[in-house]
Amino acid sequence: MDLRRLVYFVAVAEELHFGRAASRLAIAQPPLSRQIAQLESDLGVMLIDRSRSQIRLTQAGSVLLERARDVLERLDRTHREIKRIGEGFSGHLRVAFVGSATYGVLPNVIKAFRSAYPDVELALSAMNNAEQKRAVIQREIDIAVARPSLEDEELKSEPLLQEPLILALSDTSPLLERQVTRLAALKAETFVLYPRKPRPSFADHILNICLEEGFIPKSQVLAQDYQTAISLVSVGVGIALVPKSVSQAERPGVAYRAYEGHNPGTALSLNYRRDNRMPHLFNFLKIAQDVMRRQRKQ
Amino acid sequence: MDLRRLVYFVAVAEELHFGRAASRLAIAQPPLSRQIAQLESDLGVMLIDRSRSQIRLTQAGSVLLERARDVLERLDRTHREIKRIGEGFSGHLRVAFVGSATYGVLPNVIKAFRSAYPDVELALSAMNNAEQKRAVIQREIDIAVARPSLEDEELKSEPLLQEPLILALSDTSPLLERQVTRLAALKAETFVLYPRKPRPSFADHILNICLEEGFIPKSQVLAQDYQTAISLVSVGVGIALVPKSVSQAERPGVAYRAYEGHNPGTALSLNYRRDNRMPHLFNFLKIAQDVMRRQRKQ
DNA sequence: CGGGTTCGATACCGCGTCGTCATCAGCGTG
DNA sequence: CACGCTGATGACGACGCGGTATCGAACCCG
Repeated sequence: MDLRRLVYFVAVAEELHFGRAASRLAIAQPPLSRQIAQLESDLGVMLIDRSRSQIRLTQAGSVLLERARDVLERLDRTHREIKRIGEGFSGHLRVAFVGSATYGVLPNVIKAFRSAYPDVELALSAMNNAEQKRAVIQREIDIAVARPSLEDEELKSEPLLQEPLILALSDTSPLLERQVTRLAALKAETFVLYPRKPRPSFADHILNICLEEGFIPKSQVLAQDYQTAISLVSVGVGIALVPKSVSQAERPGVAYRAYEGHNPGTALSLNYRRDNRMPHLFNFLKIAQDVMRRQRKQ
Repeated sequence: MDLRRLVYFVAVAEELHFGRAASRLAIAQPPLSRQIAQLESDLGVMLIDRSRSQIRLTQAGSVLLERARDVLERLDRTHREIKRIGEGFSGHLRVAFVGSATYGVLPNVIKAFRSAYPDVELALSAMNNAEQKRAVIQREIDIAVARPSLEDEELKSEPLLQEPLILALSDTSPLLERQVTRLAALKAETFVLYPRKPRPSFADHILNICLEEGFIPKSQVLAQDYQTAISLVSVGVGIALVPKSVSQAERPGVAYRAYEGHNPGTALSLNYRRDNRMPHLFNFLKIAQDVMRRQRKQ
């Protein structure tokens, strides 16, 4: 049962006239007659009663008309549906992000994407770098928002945001009285650091900064993530270096201060498989760039 | 969107392997690759991710797979449905019949048709000859069970049953005491006759019989149909000639007797448009013949 | 009742598309 | 590094579709 024949049949069934149907289909009448005859012999059923000058549908023909219309309409809808997915206006996109991206630009990017592509279902999940890397390689997620970035042959990485580090201190700390704090002056404080694995870790990053400033923190405490670090700071365990955007989340007992000294900052990046060609991904990257450009202008 | 391509796509999507899909479709691999590529360019959407040795469906491809399966299955079901209608195993058939066919063979024919073609919806309606003729010509019904038959250039008629006439008498009639009644002996009785139009009417038929027997009934009463005639007989208005099958419906106050004399009987016929080619009609005619043959044997 | 008109069917032809075989190109693997 | 596997590409023959011309039947109308 060829689709063309179904379309032809619907035209004939609706016009009840081969000539008019043919001109509606923009073909000549003879091929139309033949296609209908062919359809009938394929099905082994008469569809059209030609016994009179005014042709008429048989019972089988009436039923086929209904069914054919339904099928053709479904195919048409499917065509449009598929096209929208192919253009990235529909479908779904799976994004993972590190916890420290929750504040700052990511929410803006998400919001912008949502309003530009409201029919795309965004699946968001928080993961640390290691989980992200595994998931994006396994194609469980499409985009990983990582800090600073995921390095792998299979992956591509694009910078999203470069931000400075700032000091997080207990709000009862005497250090707050100074206007500016030189990092090296804090060598005696307890530093809250982060997991050492996988290398190179953010812990290494912080320690390198201290080394650049000529000291190694004497006293160190480990926290799983920035939130935990901030908690430790709030109860007076020590001080921490965190990305500036983390300070956007106000926390009782914690104060933030810029510091003087080596500040390579920390980067947030968008990571995805090189071979991932889905349009949603490119749309997301484009939106992210737009948001960043706009934010930088302000 | 060609149907063949949809079938091909489903095969590839299910096998996730062009070679296997091609052999499943019993074609070579190159045309399959080309057809899929063609489908993709028709839709303007990538359906298959060929970036790895193990191919994979894109989001658009996954959705298309679902939709295509659905459409193909619908078409398959439609194919079978249409075929069944074309063979007369499904669909509907509209039959009209004269009231006097309610007893006798028609119920048996209907029953036999119902059991042979249980999925055919039978629309039954009682009509007199004039209504039947109009309805069958207007294609409002497919078969008219008429007495004796409908005559028209557009129609064809097949005998269903030839049955003798019998006398209907009041059960208090003194005529009952004789074994056999000669029709001419009843010339003084009141005869219940039937509408005179349209010509030739059943009234004419009865009067012809009387003429053959050499008399014209002196006293005549008109009844719309056999049931009314029997009612009139039951209340002692007169006597009536009715088809033998009508006597199957026992009626208090009425007795039936065979009579001696001219008895051309009366025919029941199946009537339908010459140009009506629907299989249900032929099936019905065949069943009717079978039932009649069987009944005659008994 | 016969000629003209209308409408679907048939005959034949040219072209596009499909399927085949042969071959290429990329990637993974021993 | 060579080989094998897999999908893409090229060239070619065959079939099917649509086009024009024409037929045949039914209907209309004077």
